[in-house]
Amino acid sequence: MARERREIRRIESAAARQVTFSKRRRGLFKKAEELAVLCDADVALVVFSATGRLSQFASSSVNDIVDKYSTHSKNLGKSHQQPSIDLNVEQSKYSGLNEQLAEETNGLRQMRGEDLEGLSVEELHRMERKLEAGLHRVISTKDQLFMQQIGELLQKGTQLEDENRRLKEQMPQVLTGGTMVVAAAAENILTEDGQSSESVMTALHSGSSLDCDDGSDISLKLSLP
Amino acid sequence: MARERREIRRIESAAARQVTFSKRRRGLFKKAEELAVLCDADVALVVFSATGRLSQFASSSVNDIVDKYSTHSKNLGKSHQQPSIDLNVEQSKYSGLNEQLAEETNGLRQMRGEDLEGLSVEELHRMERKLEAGLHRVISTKDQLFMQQIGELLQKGTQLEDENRRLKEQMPQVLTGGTMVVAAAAENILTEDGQSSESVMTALHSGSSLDCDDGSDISLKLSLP
DNA sequence: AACTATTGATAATC
DNA sequence: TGATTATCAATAGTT
Repeated sequence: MARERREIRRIESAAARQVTFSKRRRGLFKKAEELAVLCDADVALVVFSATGRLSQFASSSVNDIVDKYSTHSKNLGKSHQQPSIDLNVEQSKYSGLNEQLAEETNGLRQMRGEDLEGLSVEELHRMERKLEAGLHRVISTKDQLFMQQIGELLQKGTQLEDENRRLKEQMPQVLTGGTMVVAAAAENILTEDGQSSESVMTALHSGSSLDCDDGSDISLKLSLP
Repeated sequence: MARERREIRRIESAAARQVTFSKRRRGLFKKAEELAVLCDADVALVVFSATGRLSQFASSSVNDIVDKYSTHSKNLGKSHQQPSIDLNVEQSKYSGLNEQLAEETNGLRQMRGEDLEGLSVEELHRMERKLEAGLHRVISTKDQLFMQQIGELLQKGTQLEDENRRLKEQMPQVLTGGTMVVAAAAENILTEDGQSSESVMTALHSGSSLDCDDGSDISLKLSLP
């Protein structure tokens, strides 16, 4: 959009790439915020530069988002308008993955929209197993989307919390007040200078694996605080 | 940017808001992809509409991103140019949190850039605990960024997995071969039509809370594969 | 970084 | 919802 049209392909010159990156990133963040304000939407935007630097924008606090959708979730129990385990994901047309993913997830479609109320724990476990199998097919696709993966991790965490609580209830003698704690801290340190290039993803994944991409035998469960 | 300039404030008319949302979202995703391609950057964009619908874009697969930054992480041990636990976060100027966060994290600065090589596991644990304390200060700020929170959830999930395994080891009589499996699958089903309005966040949070927003007494630990 | 000629995005309208 | 078009905004190239 300027003196001359620029082809949308990787800019070879590192200097020019950096300049364009700065300009366009600014514009992208501005538009992200405008969309959030104008349309009352929640927008989250994360950009890793080629050098590993991270920029991010979120239109509202995480707490607000969590509260909003937690409330929304509660209402689902009463009205059956939405299946409990359905997920409405609209792919950007730019991802170019619609066809591929539609094919991958074809076998999972039949499970959508089923009424899960009244199912026994065993039945749910069985269904979970089936869904997990489908999940692994989906997430093994090379071009799985970033945020989609993040969402899955969040779910796994929720399920693990639940299982842990159940396990604790089943053996109160072993774990009376056991606290488990995490090294979650370092990644949230913010720097203004931006000289270091350690990335969020690096920190988040160092030392452990959630087996997000293949047939891991991780098990999960759901528990409430 | 058209017939008339529009003020950047919430559009009152729901119809007009929806129209603008569609148009601007398209443009935002396009620009996100252009930035990714032109500048070789990883871009992740998530938009929740006011009605709870989700749109998302990611320039590369999660696996690619994880691989990229895992590799990057390994290199840190050899060259000391970047501190292992530093995180370079550049706030969008729209977040307006730079000052606040700079203040919040001031006490954490001293930990940056320290050479972590040769530290014992116990020392690392202690350091993690300190960093965790700092983390909780930072994440308690109202406008904590979305992706940052997602990262924390990922860590928590890892730790919960650890706890889960430990619990199972401690009570083999209760859970002999019990596989617990996760219901994490459903969320990765993609729909092309976009008619259902169940949102990702709803599904992700239904039935539990991960205590993302405050001084929860969740504890963490570090384990290496 | 600042400056413009352009292109590209989009608000109003149909 | 999609198409059109008059404008405004973003930005490519230049300084």
